Amino acid sequence: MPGPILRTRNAAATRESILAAARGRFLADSYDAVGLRDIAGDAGVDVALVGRYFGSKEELFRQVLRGDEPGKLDELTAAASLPEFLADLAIKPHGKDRSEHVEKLLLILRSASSPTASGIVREAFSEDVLRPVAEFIDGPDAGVRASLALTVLIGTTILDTIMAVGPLCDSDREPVRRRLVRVLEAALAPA
Amino acid sequence: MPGPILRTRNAAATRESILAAARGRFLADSYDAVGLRDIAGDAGVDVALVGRYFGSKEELFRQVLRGDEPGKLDELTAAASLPEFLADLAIKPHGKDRSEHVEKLLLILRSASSPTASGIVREAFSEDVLRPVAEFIDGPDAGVRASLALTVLIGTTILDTIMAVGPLCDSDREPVRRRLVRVLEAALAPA
DNA sequence: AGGCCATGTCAACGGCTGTAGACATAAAAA
DNA sequence: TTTTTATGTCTACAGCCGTTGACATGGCCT
Repeated sequence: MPGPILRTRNAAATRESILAAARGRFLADSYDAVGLRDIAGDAGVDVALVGRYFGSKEELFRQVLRGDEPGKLDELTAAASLPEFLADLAIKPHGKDRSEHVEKLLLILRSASSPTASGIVREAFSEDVLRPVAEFIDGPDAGVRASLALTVLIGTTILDTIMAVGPLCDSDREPVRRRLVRVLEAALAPA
Repeated sequence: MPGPILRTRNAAATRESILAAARGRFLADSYDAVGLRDIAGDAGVDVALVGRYFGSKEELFRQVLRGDEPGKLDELTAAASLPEFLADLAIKPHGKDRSEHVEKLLLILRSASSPTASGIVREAFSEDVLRPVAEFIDGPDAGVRASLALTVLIGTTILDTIMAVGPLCDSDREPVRRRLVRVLEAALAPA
């Protein structure tokens, strides 16, 4: 982030800089659409460096995904119910103050159908998104109920962040939020 | 198929053949990940032909999307309610007998975050997916309610066709279907 | 039969990609 | 200081991409 002058030789810092630049790019475009030279350019380094610090583009992407470790659900749902919490996540992301949870999901969804990244993405979703929710609700059919709830989160993310379509983003938030809560309750209901 | 037989010279047939091959590829991979040479290979044609019949890769993709015109909603929901109809769409697609509606959605979602295809995809979704549903339910907040319902469809498609993850695909269909109907009712409820 | 246009094939271009090796230089060690 | 090591830069390689133009030939029309 410092000026164009005098990159001091600091391995950890430039590694971090590359990682941050990569995160930014992968948040905005699919794995295939992001070039190593774009990332290197954003980080203000030569392409070869990203090759040296991370072995390959694939490994870099893996590190970006691994780096995102948002807070646990337990603390976050202390104030509200799970449906309310998820509804907020689904409604908020259009602004620039995206939750880290949503950013991780966005990272996953952007590159979901990229031959190289699909494996990495699948594991990240299964491990870091689906499982926490399933373990949190923890009943019979927990997997199905969690998947269904996440279905809504996935859909809203795609609709108003990736496709930028539909009236979800530009209508009054509050009524949409209330409806979302009811939808999520239906998805998560224990029976 | 009898070996070195030459392709009989039939413009319409080869054009169709290219279109079909392209559809197959775009159903399986993202816009960026599909090469014109792959398509040409599947169609048994030289690459230059796809360049001649359709002007560009972008135009070819547009034609593939335009070609998919599934049946209208009115006839399809004659037997069942809209939530039940959508629930069936969301549950079925794992098998190979995908509905044309689901295939169109899959086509859209696969290439949703591809810089070149995103525009085409956005329009196709807005026009051919969202609008029919919104017009069908046709009340106040029709756009929001339709978007929310489609959110579920998008999510299930991504979960068990693109990411092949989650227990949505490999658990008993019927209970999932019942729950899906309730979720969709909550999304579409007029109040 | 002969001619002609539509159809199909081949070859190649410029541009971009990820990756690797050789070189330069700042910073630390001796 | 001199030497060594870590860090950054430059160059280049294959390989694939979409696209284009020149060439061959089948099939229809006169």
